[in-house]
Amino acid sequence: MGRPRQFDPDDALDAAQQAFWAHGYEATSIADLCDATGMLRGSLYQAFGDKHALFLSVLDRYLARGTAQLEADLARASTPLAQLEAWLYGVAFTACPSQGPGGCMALNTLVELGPHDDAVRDRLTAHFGVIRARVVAVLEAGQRAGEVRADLEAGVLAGYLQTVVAGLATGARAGPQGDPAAVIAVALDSLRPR
Amino acid sequence: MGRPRQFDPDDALDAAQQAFWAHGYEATSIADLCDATGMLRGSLYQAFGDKHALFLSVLDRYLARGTAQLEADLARASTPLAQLEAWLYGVAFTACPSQGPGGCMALNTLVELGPHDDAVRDRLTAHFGVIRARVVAVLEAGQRAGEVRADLEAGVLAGYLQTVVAGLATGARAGPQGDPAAVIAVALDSLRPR
DNA sequence: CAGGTTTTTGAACGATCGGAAAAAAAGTGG
DNA sequence: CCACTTTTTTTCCGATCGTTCAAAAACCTG
Repeated sequence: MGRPRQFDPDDALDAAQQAFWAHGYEATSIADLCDATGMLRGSLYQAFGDKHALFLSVLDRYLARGTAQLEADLARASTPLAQLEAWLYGVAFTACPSQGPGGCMALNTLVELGPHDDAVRDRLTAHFGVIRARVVAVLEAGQRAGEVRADLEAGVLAGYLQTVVAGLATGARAGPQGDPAAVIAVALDSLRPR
Repeated sequence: MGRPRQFDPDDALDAAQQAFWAHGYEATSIADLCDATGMLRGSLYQAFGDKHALFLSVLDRYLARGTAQLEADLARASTPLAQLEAWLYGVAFTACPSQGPGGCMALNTLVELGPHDDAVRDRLTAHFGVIRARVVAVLEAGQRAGEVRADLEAGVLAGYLQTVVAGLATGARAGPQGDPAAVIAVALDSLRPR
């Protein structure tokens, strides 16, 4: 009952995500969000609360999709090493577009708000912790299969891979330059037993 | 001639750098800069121009110090591989403090303003190009000495190392967690001949 | 059609934003 | 002591910020 909403909440969150992703939290004004979503200020506040709450909704959504994408990437390959390769290329594909702002919204947010926004930082640390645990599991499977070097703990290698991914996404903010595939190749090679 | 200035331009730029580094460009207001520098609005504008010009001054200063620090780190070691190790640890030391916001101001700026601020992006791409060229030279020396694997171009390895550094600095924005030294060890190990 | 409920709409709020301007202050050389 | 120059100090501006609110509109139920 009540007047039906004229907007699709899913589309609105997508539009808000695009704006936040491209310009960051501070540089995206309520007016920008209205333009992006096609909604008026009142509707935005009624539907999503204030700017910070809307941002958290967008961020949670982005992170959930990120973990789902990780699973999808891992499912595309069979052996552990191939799974890691699929993951790295999957991340690089979305973070390093041929045009547009690029980067990873989670890492952009970490850089901008991480040191000062507790709610954001908690969400991001939890998210990256989940990702790391999943990567650790794959690495350990690779170690048991002899595909991945076993002279280092899987946790260390996972942290290393996450660092490389973060570096790729950060670099993508300078625009398309350098070959992400070459970096990924070196990173994957460094996992091989020696 | 004229009334002598009551502030030290160097100290003022240092204070402004601290503010921009910790909170980013957008989230640092003129009032914040006045508080940080101890100057009044009028003096700030008279001395440094508007906010964007002041930011560029701070950024140029930061980048110049960064290249100087790179040279200092490289000078601390003799062999190419040890020089690269000194560089990586030097960067990690400043980007990953035990407390405080941390990160690298250049990379933070790249994430926040890179896609939309031409003046900033041009400066950053030029800076990272200089860094890369210097790292390439060290890598090539290492290859000639047999310390560094020669099956990959030095340019590829340099891009890889810069990616790792960027990842470390980005991760530092989540606060102290994980051991940067472990990641650096893996990265250095992947340079060894095979 | 009337009552209830939700969304839409649009105006308005105080606060803060970056920036400009003018007067006061503190030095210089004549 | 008097121009002259530069910095300091303070005030002010219009624009934009995020947020709130009340009325209008559009649906459902009875």
